[in-house]
Amino acid sequence: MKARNGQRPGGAGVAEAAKPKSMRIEILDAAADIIVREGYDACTMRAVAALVDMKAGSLYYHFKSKDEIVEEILNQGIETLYARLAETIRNLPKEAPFADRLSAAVGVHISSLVGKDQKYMHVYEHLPPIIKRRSRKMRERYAQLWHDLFADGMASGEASNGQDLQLLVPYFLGGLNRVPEWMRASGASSDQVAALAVATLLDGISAKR
Amino acid sequence: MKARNGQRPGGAGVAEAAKPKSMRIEILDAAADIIVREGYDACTMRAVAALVDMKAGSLYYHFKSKDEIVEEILNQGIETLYARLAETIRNLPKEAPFADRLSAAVGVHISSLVGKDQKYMHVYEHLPPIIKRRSRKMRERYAQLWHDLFADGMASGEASNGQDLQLLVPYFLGGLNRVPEWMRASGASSDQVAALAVATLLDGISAKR
DNA sequence: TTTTTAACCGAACGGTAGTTTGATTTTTCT
DNA sequence: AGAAAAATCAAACTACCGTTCGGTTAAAAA
Repeated sequence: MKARNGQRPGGAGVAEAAKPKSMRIEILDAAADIIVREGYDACTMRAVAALVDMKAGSLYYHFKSKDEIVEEILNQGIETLYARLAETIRNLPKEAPFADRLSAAVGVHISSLVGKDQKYMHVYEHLPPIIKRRSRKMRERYAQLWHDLFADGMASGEASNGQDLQLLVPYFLGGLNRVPEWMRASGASSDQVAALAVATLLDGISAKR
Repeated sequence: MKARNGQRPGGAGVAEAAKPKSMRIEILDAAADIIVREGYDACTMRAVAALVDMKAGSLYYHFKSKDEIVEEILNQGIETLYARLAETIRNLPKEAPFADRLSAAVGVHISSLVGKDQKYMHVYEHLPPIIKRRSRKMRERYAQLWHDLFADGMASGEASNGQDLQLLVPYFLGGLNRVPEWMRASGASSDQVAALAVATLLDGISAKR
């Protein structure tokens, strides 16, 4: 028993056959998995270790504390999200209409929430407040991207809610972040979901006169 | 030292001077307070006991377990919210326009989220998944109220997104539940927030043609 | 006043958490 | 091959968790 991966050290940029994924990443994946599915409490060092076929103490060879593990997951999640959105916006034609810019942004956000590394994106909501506060700055930077997007739309006259963006942005993002829930409940695809969000935000649900 | 409340037993319906609030409720309040502000982990029996000037063991005179405390907070929160919305909808004139019905519902939801017993409303989000699942049924019943509200609006032709309500309801509610956050960030009143939510949902933010 | 009951304390118990440490195994390097 | 480094283990340590229980105080009932 105990097939394991064949525990060999080093091996960062080496091109190997199966999955030379660094142990560090495997641990982060395991921890994120547990947190998202069973909560922060259930994410004990022993539980994480079991998922990567190790004993709890061995984790301390790769990380200096449990806190470091959680923090790295948190950072990776929000930083990936930020980078994707920032790049998407940057690569947009300067004269793209607001509706298109919004669609692109929503697409990136949603696909990240349900994509292959969705684990990292959903860890945040399961953490105790004390830890949450540590990534507040970075999360505000992400919200700022959206803020600027809307501000541009209003400056060009394409969007006009006449309202405080400080209210609109978290309101809209709050709805978007529930995406995985509704997708599960309705069986909709991420494209359908994105379309609904954009259409509803732009035009509302009131019967058109 | 140790002023305390003057530990007298019984006293349920007795009219006394200061606050004859039952110990049971005081404990629930304390626990909810800790959970919302510091998370579920921090809500230890010893921490709760300290808030009500007792020792941990004494809590077991009022509750048979920590689980019972949490479950009672959870039930009280969601049941109060359900009762308020159900009554608000019931007391609405039958021929009230959809926009008014929506406004009323949003008003109830938001005022509960920031009202005097907001503590109980926000406990849910801090609990480990295993406990969350216990109140899932009740929360689905609450969502059903909203679902019916929207369904009526679409049936009467006042609203028409042409979309799946299974998607729209959680999307809208997800945004609403972030209310306390944005209020803190923007300094807006709950009325402003409610107005923004209703207006945005009905008409969207696109510049009117 | 005596008795009874409600409310709380002090101190412990078993369990499990995160972490440390010294030995041990496995891989890489020479 | 052997030496060096990397990776893991087994076992313990401390700390704190939820919970129990016998004793203690104060109010209510008799």
